[in-house]
This record gives sequence, structure tokens and C-alpha cells, in this order.
Amino acid sequence: MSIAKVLYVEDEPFLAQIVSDGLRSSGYEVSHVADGQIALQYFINERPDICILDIMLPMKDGYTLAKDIRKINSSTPLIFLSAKTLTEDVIKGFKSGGNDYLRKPFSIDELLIRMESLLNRFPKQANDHPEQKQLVYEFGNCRLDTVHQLLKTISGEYPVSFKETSLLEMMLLHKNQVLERQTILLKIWGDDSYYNTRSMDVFLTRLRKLLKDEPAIQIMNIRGIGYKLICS
Amino acid sequence: MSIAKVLYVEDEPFLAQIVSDGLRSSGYEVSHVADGQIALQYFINERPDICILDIMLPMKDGYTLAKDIRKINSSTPLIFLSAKTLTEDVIKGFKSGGNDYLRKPFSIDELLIRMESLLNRFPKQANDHPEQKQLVYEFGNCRLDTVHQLLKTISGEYPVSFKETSLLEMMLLHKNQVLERQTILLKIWGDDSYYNTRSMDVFLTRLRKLLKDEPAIQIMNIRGIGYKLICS
DNA sequence: TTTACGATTTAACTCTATTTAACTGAGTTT
DNA sequence: AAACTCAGTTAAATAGAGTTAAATCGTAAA
Repeated sequence: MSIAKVLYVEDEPFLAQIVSDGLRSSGYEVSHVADGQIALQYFINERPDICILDIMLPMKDGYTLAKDIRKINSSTPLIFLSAKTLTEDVIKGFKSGGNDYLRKPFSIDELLIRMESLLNRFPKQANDHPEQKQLVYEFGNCRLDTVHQLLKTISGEYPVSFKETSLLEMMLLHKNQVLERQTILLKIWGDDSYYNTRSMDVFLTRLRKLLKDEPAIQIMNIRGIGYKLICS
Repeated sequence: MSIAKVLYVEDEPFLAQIVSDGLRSSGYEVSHVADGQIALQYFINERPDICILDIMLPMKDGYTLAKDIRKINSSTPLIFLSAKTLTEDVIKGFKSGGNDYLRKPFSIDELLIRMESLLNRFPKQANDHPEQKQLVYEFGNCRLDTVHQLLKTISGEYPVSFKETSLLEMMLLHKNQVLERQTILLKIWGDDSYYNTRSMDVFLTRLRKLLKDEPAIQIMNIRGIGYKLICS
């Protein structure tokens, strides 16, 4: 989804400023309105993706506003923010069409996560965007097939393990550039603890051994920083 | 909607009794379980319409349980109930697949209205209509008929068992993507205990044997993670 | 109810990717 | 040059995965 538009209705200017800033710095486009009457106009004109409503408002209270919005649109998520803590107020909030109800004071982070939840913005899996990554790499006289995990060199074709494939692929994506050790570790191993660095060394040895017959290809170490894969 | 089934996971007996009674007197059908490990079994067998999970549980905590449930089913609403009040716990709850998070102590009425809200937002469906799933899959030179449980390969047509069919079908639904072992186990076997993984290995061997004459089709292992079915 | 059979699980064993360990060497700092 | 840190090599240990066969389970026919 592109940038989500938020309609935020709140009459207390100080809080409104803090929350608006918080939302904006998380990438939302925020329209702030202080009055319930005007808010409905905004809703109609701006078609926000989500609304955040205070309950106590001048002219038209939050419950009424929510009901009015629901007459026009039944699906846009509505979150109530209120200092009213009684259960019956919460129930009134849901009955008037709200989808969530946060008691003041609340944390911005909690508001954000609840908004995301209502907007279904959780990255389901990496599967969502089957990113069009390259499957086969040619370099020097070699070829790495990341699908079948095969490395063809001048001296033959060898099956390589998943980690070997990942490591070589990562270097190929940065060939002739410096690639930091830590970057590799974090990406492939998930953390850069001592034993994982030792483990990576072992894999480097294996890759170097596989590529030893290709004089034009070298994995160079840059001490204290990382590696550079030299190849055409 | 007919009577909604609730799976309620809570290890504190006194609270569990109160909440269960409250839900029942509001017309819900409640299954109460005190243990996270067993809860997953219940989920698979009972197919509840909504789940209410405590966070602190013996055997398997609420977050982990939620993640496991999400591997099997992505739409059933999940509500966390917890004495943990920190924002970061709330965020963890949503990140692990929860749809709402209520801090203890909470009022039964608030729980009820939030349940109702979620049940309206995710109208019963996924479970009732096991969405028009594909019955026959074509891949490479093969064809899997899930109705008659027949696998046609280049070398003939073979009857396959229910588990073989399910396993292959699941891989086909994720072909050329990484599919986690645990996801398969939870979905097909219902739990990921040791012997089930061994059993799955046996089925993989059988599938690989059946598909061995199709060089373009391979079930590749990604150690520590899962499998990838390579095919067109 | 018993038997027979196929489906699935359990068991025992093998193989292999990855990690751990121990040691060696190379570049840096003092 | 001594001391130190980082990196490379090799081998052993571990844990994940694969294979095969035997045991068990469940169901339908006898």
C-alpha cells in the first residue's frame, strides 16, 4: 500500500501536535482537525485510510462523528482515543462503529501498532513480493546457479550448500566492492557472534578452494573490515 | 452467525472459570485449555472462530502459540490477555499475529465487545468454505490429482496416499519458495514433535523417488529451515 | 470377530551441512 | 621485536536430514 492518509480529530492542541508528529515521522500523511463538525467534511473530501477520533470534541462528540462516518462508509478503520476509562464508554465506542479504543494516556508506539493492525500492514512473509532476484550468476569462467545450488568452474560442476550459495551470491552482488564481514554475518547468520565468524571463515576457505583454479577470481580480505571479490 | 466457538488459553484456574462463565452466558461456546502445547492441538481439531490467549503459559508462551497458529491459519482473530502492561509487550503481541491486546485486569464486558468487533471484522469464512482450492496441479511433466490421489509422471500414473498428496500439494502451493518444515508439520501433522519430523522425512523420500525421473523437478532442502520445490 | 492390507509411524542406521575447537600465520601496535 | 588481534586452515564434533526396513495402526473384507 502507498502512504496511508490519517484523519486525526483532537481538540487539545498540545497532544494533537505530539501525535501528529509521531504519525508523520512513521510515514503517515496526517490531516488534523479540531472540530467534529468539520471532521466529517474532511472525511468526505479526503477519503482517509484510517481515522483517529477523540471523544470529547466541540460541536459534535466522537461517538456521533463515528456514527456519521459509518453512514457514509462502513469499512474505514476508526480508533477512539479517550480519557474516559469506564468500560461503558469503551462499549459505546465500539457500538458507534469504532474498531479500537485507546485510553489516554497512551503510547505513540501502541497507537502505531494498533493502526498497522487495522490497516493489515504486517509483512506476511518474505513471499509477499517474490522479489525478482537474479537466479544465475556468470563470473569469470564460472557460473553459480542459485536455484539448483550448483557451481560450475573450469574444472567441473559442484553442488554447493545453501550457506555456500548465499555467501557467494552475496559477494557476487557486491563484486569488486568491499563487503563488510558484519553485513554478511547479519544477513546470512542472523547475528555476528564469535562462533559465527569462525564458521564463516570455514565457508570462505571452501569457496576459495572451489575457485582456486580460476586465477582471475579471488576473495580478498580487507583486514578489520571485510572482503572484496575480485572478478570480471 | 451461528454460535461462535472460542478457544481460551489461560493457566490461572480462578480467572479461567470467571471468564469462561462470562463468555458462555453471552452465548459463546468455550473450550478452555491451560497449556500452550495442548492449545495448538485444540486449535487444529476444534477450528474455533476466535482465540483468547494469555501470554504467560506453561510449555509454550502466548506469543509462540500465536505464531504457530498463524502458520496454520492466517485469519482467525486472536486476542491477547496479559498482566504485562509495557508497550513493548503489546507490540510483541501484535507482531506475533495478535489482533488485540487487553491488559489485566480487564472487564468481561470490554472483552466481549472487542471479541464482537473482531468477529464482525473477520466474518467467519476461511474455515467454513475451505476456499475453492485447486484440485489438479500440473507441474513440469507431472500432474497431481488431489481428488483421486493420483500422481502422473513421465513414467506412469501412481496412486498416492493422503499424506503424500497433502505434502506434495503444500509444496506445489509454495513452489519455488522456501517452505518451513515447521509450517508443514503443523499443518499436516498437527504438531512438530520429533517422530513427526522423522515421519515426514520418510514421505519426502517417497515423493523424491516418485519424481526422480523428472530432472527439472527437485525437492531441495535448506538445512535448518525447510524445503524448496523447484519446478516450472 | 478375525484377518488382511495399505497407510503411517517408529527405529536403527547413514550421511552431510554446519559449528566448534585447536592450531597456524599474517598484519598492527607498542 | 614482542605482544596482540584478526584471519585462515584443518580436523573433530554435532545436529539436521535421508534411507530403509520393521512395527503398528486403522479399516474394510471375510
